[in-house]
Amino acid sequence: MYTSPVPKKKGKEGPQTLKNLPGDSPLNRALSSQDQPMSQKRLADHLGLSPATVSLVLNNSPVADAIPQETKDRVFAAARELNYRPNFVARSLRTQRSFMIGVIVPEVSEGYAATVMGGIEDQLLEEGYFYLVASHRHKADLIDEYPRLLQSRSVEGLIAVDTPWSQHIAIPVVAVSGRGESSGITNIVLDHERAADLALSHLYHLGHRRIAFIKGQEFSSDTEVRWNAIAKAANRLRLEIRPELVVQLEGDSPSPELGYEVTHQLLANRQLFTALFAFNDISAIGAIGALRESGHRIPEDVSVVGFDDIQSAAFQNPGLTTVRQPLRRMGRLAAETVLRNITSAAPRDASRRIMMEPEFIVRASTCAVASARKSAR
Amino acid sequence: MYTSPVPKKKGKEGPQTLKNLPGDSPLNRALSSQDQPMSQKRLADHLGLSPATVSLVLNNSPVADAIPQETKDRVFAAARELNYRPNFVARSLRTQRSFMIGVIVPEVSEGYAATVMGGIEDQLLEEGYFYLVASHRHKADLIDEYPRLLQSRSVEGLIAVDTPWSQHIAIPVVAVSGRGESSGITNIVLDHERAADLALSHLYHLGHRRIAFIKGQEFSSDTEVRWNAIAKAANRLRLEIRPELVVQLEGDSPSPELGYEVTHQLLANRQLFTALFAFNDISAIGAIGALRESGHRIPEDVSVVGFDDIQSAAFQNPGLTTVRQPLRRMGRLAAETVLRNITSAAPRDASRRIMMEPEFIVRASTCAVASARKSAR
DNA sequence: TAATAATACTAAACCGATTTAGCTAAGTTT
DNA sequence: AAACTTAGCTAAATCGGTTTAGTATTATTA
Repeated sequence: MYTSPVPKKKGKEGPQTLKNLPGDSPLNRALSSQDQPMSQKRLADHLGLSPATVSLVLNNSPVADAIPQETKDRVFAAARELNYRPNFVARSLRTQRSFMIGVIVPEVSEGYAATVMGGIEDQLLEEGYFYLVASHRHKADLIDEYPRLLQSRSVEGLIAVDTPWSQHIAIPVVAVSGRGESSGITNIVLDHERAADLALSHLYHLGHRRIAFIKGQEFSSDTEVRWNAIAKAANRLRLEIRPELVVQLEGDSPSPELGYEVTHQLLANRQLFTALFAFNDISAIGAIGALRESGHRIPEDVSVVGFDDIQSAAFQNPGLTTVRQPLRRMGRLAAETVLRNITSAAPRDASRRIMMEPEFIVRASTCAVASARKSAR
Repeated sequence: MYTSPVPKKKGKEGPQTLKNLPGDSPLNRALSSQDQPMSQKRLADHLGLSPATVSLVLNNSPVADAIPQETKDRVFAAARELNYRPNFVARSLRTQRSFMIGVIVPEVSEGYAATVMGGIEDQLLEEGYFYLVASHRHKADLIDEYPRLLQSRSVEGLIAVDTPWSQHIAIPVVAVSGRGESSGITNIVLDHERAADLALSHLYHLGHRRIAFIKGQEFSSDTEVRWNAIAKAANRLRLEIRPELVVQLEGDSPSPELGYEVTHQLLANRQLFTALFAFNDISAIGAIGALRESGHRIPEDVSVVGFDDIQSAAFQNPGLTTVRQPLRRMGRLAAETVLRNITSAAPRDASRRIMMEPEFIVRASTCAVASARKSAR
């Protein structure tokens, strides 16, 4: 209950404040009318002050410097006791700040987006921001519509994860693994060359020379950049990429089935290979299934490398060696960047590109090539 | 009666109409001041009408019945051409509707929560709502704080996923797999008895009689209810649960390691069993690893059943037979329920419990018991 | 003693919408 | 011709805060 530590030494009458009828104190009235949540005005009335004063005190405004500590304490105490929580909407309207950003992803329930969102959230909540999420499920009209819809919800910035982007928007935008170049947006991407280098060096040093590849689907934006990176890395290592050892995923299913099928194609070629570098973990898992079916042991006969390090990768039997994208860090950085763009009044910098270092996770799906092992004996 | 002011489907054309305008039309002047986004007031000025009229027309208010169609058309046309988007914050303040709900999860990046969120989002976006997400990472202070924090962000309802709940909150709350009974909140839970029944019947009909079990951790809220359901189902089937075939997970790691370890304990007992029902898919995956290491083939020597149907379950070799929680449907239903509670002025119904039917997914980690197969021959 | 400064606040505008009550002009009825 | 309708709008209050410009009182300084 409210025990006033403040002695009334004002000669002022303070009209409401003094009607201390038992059972009908202002506090009681204030508390009993629980139908309406406490507002600043009611709090001010209860204190015998103006809303302005209450606002200035509670916001620690420099204008409130002149207000004696005693009064400030009264305000804080009353706010706490009456459980006053400022109405965020009203405050947003006045200050033109919503402390919200919008996050656009293909699909929340996919591991990739969910992991990035984890990083985004880490950073945002630390900074007192919340975020709205919208999943476009690759539908062009939603990809087009959501940025505007979120903006009309007064988000102060946008983060687009793995989403094509074309339009120009008046608020800061940061893309994570963004597709296509757009003006004025910061793009956070994996260093694919480094990724390819890590994977191929690993295989090369294990003695693998005949390496098969599963390329990504034609429509996937990562396909080209990753493939170019692989070509470059292979060149650096003087590894030959044999066209007959390259297959390409087809179809838009998030299941290992796709990798399973193309690996069967690969095996039908009857070309020898000792290692396989898949486009992603999911296709690598499918490939392992197909290889096993054809009597190959993993990794003794064929080493397999995936990409992404999805949760399942660690849970495979054998554990999948793979390239990990630092998704959580990418999300965090995206949030950090968008917040910086929001708070700095500086003119939005031109489109930037931030490269992230991949990490190479060695598990049990790769080992030295048989001949190498032999020669080592 | 309140008709949603949310622009569900406002026919919108791009501002392509601009191209054929002379250089200094009022329209151009209005547009050129792009520094400030168009407001209702500026739109009204441009039309020579009052903001009131514009508002009434755009919201299709019955009060606007008296306004001639010609004027309405003018208003709509101008709104489109000037690309007017009502300020959502201002509208929210006035109407006391935010069209947002809050979602509290242990961790966004976990598959469980992410899948539920997918369902929630499906439903919410259909109804013109957005949602704010907060992950508490099992920290008690955050679990306590986020509901209030979200409420002060003016969400109209809350959905708590897999989160303990104690407090009473003035807005509708729906829990998905909620822990603990709380007053006035609707809890959407899996029918564990049905789940246990599905799994055990499956094994029973494959001829398994000696079945091992991995129980959940002591602290996990699902452990008890699921174990009771298993006991009940076993009883119904006249299956004996042998204490020496029961082990319990320990530790709070989301990795298969836990299942791996307890399975080794189990094997150390040197007790025969032909099937294993794990607490969840992750421990099942670990169990498979341990069983394989000890020379057991899956499923020929030991059939393994998991729980949850996480993505990895399908990607295992062999694919994991498991009980699927209809997480997406549960999320959708949670959203549906919370929206119903928001819009119906009816007094909040007392705490309810909605049971969801699990689905049993038969993959390749289970098969008929060896003796059964023999006798069938 | 008058002018100045400091203290302790408050009035009122403002953010951008919604919504009620009402006003004016034209047309209809009595 | 007066009274009443109706059509077509608008003024102004309101939502709940923030913030600027000021006011009243007392204390200090010139």
